[in-house]
Amino acid sequence: MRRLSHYLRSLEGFEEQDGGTVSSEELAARGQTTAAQVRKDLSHFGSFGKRGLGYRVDELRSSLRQILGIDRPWRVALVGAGRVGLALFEYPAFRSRGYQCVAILDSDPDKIGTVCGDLTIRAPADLEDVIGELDVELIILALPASAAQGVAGRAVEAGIKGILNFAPVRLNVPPRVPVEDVNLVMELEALSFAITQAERDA
Amino acid sequence: MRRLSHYLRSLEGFEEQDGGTVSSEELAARGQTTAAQVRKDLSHFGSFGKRGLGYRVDELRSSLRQILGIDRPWRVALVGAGRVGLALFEYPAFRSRGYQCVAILDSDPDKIGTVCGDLTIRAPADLEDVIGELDVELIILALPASAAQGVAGRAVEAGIKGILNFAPVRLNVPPRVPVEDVNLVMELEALSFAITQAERDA
DNA sequence: TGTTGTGAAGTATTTCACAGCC
DNA sequence: GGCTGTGAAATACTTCACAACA
Repeated sequence: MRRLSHYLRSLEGFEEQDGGTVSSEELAARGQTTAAQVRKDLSHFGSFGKRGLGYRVDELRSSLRQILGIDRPWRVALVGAGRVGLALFEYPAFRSRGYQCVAILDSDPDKIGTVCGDLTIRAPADLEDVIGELDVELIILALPASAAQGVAGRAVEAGIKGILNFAPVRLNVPPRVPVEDVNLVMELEALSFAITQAERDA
Repeated sequence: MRRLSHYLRSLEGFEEQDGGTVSSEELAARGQTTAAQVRKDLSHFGSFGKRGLGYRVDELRSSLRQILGIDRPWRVALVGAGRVGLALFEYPAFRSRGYQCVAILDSDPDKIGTVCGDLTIRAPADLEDVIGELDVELIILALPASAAQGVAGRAVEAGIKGILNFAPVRLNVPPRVPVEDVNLVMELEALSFAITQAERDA
């Protein structure tokens, strides 16, 4: 459920007041939905609020973390050390949400062996070793479309649990392995579509 | 409609056969949906196929481009020359879909004045001038959350038509200006959620 | 014959509205 | 009194299934 992530992020604003509470109304205002939606979403996973009072901020936060599965660290490997992949490291929330990058792989011989942060970039051939030795659970595929399916297949075989895919291909993996696709051009197309549509109506 | 972008991308595979046709069935297979869904989606915008025959690839491609509003170039400004923003340039589809980056702005004094590709990085103070002089229609916000709302407001005031937002904040802009949010951490959370949920059921 | 375009049926999601509890 | 949790109503979306037609 994508909205749960929003709710968690919205709670950041309440960081100060520790024993504070928040109502579904307030949460909805920050999250582009309705109060009823917030309550339905949450009620699907349990009963986290107090009637007449609202939700205790700290309790709700830890409940959401648990539901989203980020109440424990996740070991991630980055395949493809281009700008997109490396951008994730810059992003403070990446680490603060419990995602630990434990390996970086790249096929560029100039990059292999060089140090990036506290990691040494390794060759794609090492994929299975890396996954096995470092207990990698998630991989981020930030490489050309042509190479993505091959790496994905090997990673699944090696026991990976999920894939964040930046390559513009539909990956063919068994259904037990969830894949999230990020396609930046598609986001831009959503914009031009919305604008064009609005102009058409006018 | 997000699926229309997928259909357009699926047509790439048919590039060779110029007078070729494609059926809703084939399109569905490549796009993770059903044939009925493809036909419904398309029928909402017109009648592009021939019964008994399917859709002519070249015709469908140009129809989809028109629907998505990418049958003409879009002038884009990048605000924030960090890795995320610059990554878009590397991405071949960005240009090939008709998005032209006509300006780059960044607040880092070390970057201002330096050349990036065929553009000179400018100061954020120039935002209004850049938008006015260069006919910028879309901006890509790839900067810290704290600065995003300010820039967004000024850009809207200066006549921008849409925003691709990488900053983890809900931008407050008038409803006529569409905003697409990209939040990479949220994508990872969708993964951990899916995995955790599956483990819980097992 | 083969495949579209589309009303009708079937699901899923969202909103309403209110009983139940703090 | 105020706000949650939740069935029921309303809305949106997807799938079915078939007439229309190249």
